Amino acid sequence: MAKRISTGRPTIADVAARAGVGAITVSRFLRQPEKVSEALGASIAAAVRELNYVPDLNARALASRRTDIVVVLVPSLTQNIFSDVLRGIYDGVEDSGLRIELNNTRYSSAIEEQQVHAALRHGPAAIIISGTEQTPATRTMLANAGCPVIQIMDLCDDPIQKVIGFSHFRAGLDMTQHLIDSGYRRVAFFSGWMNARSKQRLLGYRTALENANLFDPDLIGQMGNENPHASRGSIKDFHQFSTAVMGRELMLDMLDRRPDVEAVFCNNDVLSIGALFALHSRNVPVPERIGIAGFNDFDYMEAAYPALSSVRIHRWKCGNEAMMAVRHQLDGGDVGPPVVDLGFEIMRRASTDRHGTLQAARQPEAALSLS
Amino acid sequence: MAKRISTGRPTIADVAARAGVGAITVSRFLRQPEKVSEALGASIAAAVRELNYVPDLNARALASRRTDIVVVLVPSLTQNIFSDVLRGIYDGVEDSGLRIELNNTRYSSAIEEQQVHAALRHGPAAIIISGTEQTPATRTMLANAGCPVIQIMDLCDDPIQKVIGFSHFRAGLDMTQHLIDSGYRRVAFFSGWMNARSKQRLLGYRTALENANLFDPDLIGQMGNENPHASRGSIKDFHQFSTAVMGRELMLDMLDRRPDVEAVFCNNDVLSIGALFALHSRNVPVPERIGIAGFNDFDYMEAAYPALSSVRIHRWKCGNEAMMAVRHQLDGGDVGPPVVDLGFEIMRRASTDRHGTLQAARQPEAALSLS
DNA sequence: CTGTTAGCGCATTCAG
DNA sequence: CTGAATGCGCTAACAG
Repeated sequence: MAKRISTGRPTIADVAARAGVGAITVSRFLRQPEKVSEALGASIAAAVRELNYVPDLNARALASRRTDIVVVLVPSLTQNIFSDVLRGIYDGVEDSGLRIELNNTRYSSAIEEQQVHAALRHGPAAIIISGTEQTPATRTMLANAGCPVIQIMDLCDDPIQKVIGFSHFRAGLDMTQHLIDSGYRRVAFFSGWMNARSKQRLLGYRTALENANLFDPDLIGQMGNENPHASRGSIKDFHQFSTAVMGRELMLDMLDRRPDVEAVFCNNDVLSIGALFALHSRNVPVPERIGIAGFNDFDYMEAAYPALSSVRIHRWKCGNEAMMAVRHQLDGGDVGPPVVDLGFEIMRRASTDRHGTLQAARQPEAALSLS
Repeated sequence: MAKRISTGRPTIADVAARAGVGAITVSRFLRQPEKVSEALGASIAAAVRELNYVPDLNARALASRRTDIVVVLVPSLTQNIFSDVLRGIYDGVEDSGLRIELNNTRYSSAIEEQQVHAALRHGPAAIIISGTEQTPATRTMLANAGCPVIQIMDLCDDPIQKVIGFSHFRAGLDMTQHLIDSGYRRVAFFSGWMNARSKQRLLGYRTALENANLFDPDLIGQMGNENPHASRGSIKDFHQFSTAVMGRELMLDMLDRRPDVEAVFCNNDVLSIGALFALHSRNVPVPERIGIAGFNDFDYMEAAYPALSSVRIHRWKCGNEAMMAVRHQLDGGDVGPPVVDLGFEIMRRASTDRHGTLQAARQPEAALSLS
């Protein structure tokens, strides 16, 4: 006869026996205390405490066909990119009893599809997925997941359930327009490898310049054709250029090739830092001779000299709102608006202030706080 | 009579029936194919394919009392800090069937304890935890977890099972010694809020200077007393100083207060970037007048102008080795050496090259690759 | 509001 | 190498 080794830990039956009630009442009390009378609730609570009872999550998952795991899929774990989004998610998950299973899709739809498939095997409580470019198969799986699904960090017209993000096209367009408005004519665009959202920003850049009759494809500088996130291993182990070095090299290259360049819109902040250092090394005045703008608005942009303009996007808020939407739905709330546009802000700083419109380099607000 | 709604998905019994074998044989074949004869294996594989069978992870977890979840605990999700470690872990987990539950301890032992307790409820496959400063209760839980437990990013004499990392004390000591060796006498130390490992680095700094009879407590600059990771919400929402701004302000302050300062060892790279920009804004020559060094060696350090010296630590490798150790043990391997010292490297660059010993600012290796 | 009954789908145990 | 029986610990479903 097959007798098994039990955990040793008390089970719900032990608690029920001790409290003199049925097991299901204990189960109910633990999940929805309001559905149990106060008297029984009290004795159950006492029994739980005395036995130091902790429910087994796997048994619960098997019986209920649901876990308390929120599956999160992000395209990259590289420095900076999604860490603020994750902070927003984690700040939102606390005291909810939910756990987070984090997946790295490496900007690959195929890997993403496989991870969604795998994740569905344990009945996740919810899914938060970056971008809106899922494969049809992934979309189908997500649509049938039977749990809240939130897409983040982009916008689209037909979200699976709900999308929370902003328009990369508009962001690229608005920053480029800011550069034009600041008096720069020959505006370059620097990028490393481009993902779907980067391409939207490039399109915005191009559109703004075309509208002003200033577009010049020769001013687009790019390094890296392959998805660097696909390769495993320390970046330094792969003899790749780092992003900052790319920014420097792209800038030095552009200075040699197109000395008439007037401004550079970098697809991310790190590129812009590299570009700034390149200009320092050549003693090129910023912003008078060349203006620089980045994308993301990490905190060091403001501390740079001169302070660097950038597009501030609401990374933390995006992650946090996604988590809040998940919790709202898990608590029985409705999905709410299917498309939530968080917008963005063009942060105008000294690096694009060609005509000295702004205050002196060291602004008081920067010295006091980052409000 | 209580009939329940089944998943609809095929179960192991369906596969067994179709293949004409017992359910347990299917189960065995799926986990340890070598224990099943080729003939049966083939027909099981066929049945699995035909039915599109996917094992239910929750049922497996309940029956086996183990999941395939590796619990990872890191103190921070802030930009840069632990993202490379996470990349190492994720690069190591692929094709293993393991999933990762990521927890953010916010540099709080209390939160960490609670998270370990919660994580243990589902029988994790393994646990990777940052640091060696767990509470006694946490240590006890981990010691009894019944799964591999790896501590990372620090060293100690009595790991719970195994620790993989490096000595923060030695790293602080060696970089400070490099500054002394480079001819700097009045060496300052800049930091934001300090965690346990930062304090070890400070101790190394102090020890090196004391050994050279150069220690001056007045040269220690610090901003921020409270753990910034404890506060939820976007940093900018909290009107805190950003790290880069801190570096700038600490530097400007030090220039005013101690104009005789000769070098600054920053507790992290972002501080050093802020400090560098502050010196640029005051036209202070680096490295001739003041030398700067950081800690971590992120890629932008090399792209800075002048290139910034730093302590390169093996973040990716640390995460990756931890994951590899987990897999090795899960495959039946032994724990191996309880203490694995990954070391670190002092990256000497232009920012601390007081006497022009190194090459010109733009080094060929930097322009070609990051080897 | 509470209890009884009957599984959830798999892996353990022991015997062949 | 294979299989039958027996839970793992909890909760859905229905009835009281």
